[in-house]
Amino acid sequence: MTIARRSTPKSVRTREAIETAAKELFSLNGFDRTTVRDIGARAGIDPSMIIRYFGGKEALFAHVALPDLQLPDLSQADPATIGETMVRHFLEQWEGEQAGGGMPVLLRSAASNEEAAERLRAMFRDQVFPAIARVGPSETAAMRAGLVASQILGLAMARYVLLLPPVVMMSQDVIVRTVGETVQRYATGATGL
Amino acid sequence: MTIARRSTPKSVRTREAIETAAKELFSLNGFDRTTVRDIGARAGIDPSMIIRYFGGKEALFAHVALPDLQLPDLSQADPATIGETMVRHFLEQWEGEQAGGGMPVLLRSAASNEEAAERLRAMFRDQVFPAIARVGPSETAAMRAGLVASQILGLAMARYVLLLPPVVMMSQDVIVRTVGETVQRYATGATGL
DNA sequence: GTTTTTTGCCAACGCGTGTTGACAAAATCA
DNA sequence: TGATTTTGTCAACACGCGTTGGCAAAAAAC
Repeated sequence: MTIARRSTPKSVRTREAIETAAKELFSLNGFDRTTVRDIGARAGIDPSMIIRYFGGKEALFAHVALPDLQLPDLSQADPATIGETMVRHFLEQWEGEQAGGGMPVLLRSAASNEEAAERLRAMFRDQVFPAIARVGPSETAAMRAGLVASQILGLAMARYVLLLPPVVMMSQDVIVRTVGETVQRYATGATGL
Repeated sequence: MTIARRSTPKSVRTREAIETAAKELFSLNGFDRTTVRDIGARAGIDPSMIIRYFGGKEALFAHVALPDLQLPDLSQADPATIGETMVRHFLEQWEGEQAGGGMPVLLRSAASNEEAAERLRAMFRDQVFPAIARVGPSETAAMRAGLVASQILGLAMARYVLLLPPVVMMSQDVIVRTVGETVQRYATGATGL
């Protein structure tokens, strides 16, 4: 009675079920508050399978929560609109179905999981900083990138983790315009050094 | 041989030792990763005392991590400089010895402890929002306050939780100037709606 | 049709957790 | 001094956690 789908052996389907359940729960509750038993229950399989398939809880987390939040092509963005471009790309990345909410996972876990925190730092170091460095004096690049990071980070915290009502309700367009303007000022050093 | 300090019975001194140790550990590791055994060890007493004195781990957390992060007098701040004033007050509050780092505690725990998250929301609702509402049109007050909150929140996350190097190294003065300018623009609605 | 491999469940382990109650030492009171 | 309350320790509990090994059923291979 098992409807055998060709080219999808049972194993990969349960692998995917585990990955999906893990992503949902990690992003909802963070690393600590998510148990292997919860993931197994949601995926409809025994918790022991998780260890067999992924090696352990930490390994599963590293596998589902740390895919690259890749900003597309910031290295070629127009310096005059890099603020809005950056914010738009982040929002699309965070709220697109593809990523499955990888950012809330990281944010929720960064407080208790050093690997998540390091991944966040790396994200800004490898993606935000280079883009910022291109559009202003190199002496202040680190500071400008830090300011940009603080604003982007705060936007994500307010909108996805803390769920501050006004920030949750703002449309993507409005956010791109308002926060983008701030990022633009930070990026170009338009603010007082 | 016990040097009996008048007017400080032994009980209040160990109460304070527990509170101090709890604040330090909660702010360092967040709620989940901090155990009552750790707190007891650092305070130099048996973990069971913590339950006896405070009722339990949750109650102790509520007692040490939720004192009001009170902004002094924002209701009478000069609208022309409310941005810098606000950022300066937050920084002083967060980094002053008095508060003992109450903000990192909240931030680290907000991801896993709903009470901490609610306390953060209340903080912005009761302190930031009213101050923002006074310096601009009431129709956009919620949105402006939300934007201010996102920037303030991100600053705290970057500086205290994620420890992003450039943000950690910035002096209070520079932060007050740069971030203050952003908050000023958000607060007064100088940005595009 | 028989063997072998895959896929899964079950029971249990070792450990760390918050919490409790019984009891000893110290301080306080009479 | 003797009685009583305070302050603290100790051992143990019940529970939930990640993880393990053994075994049944299904699938695949021969």
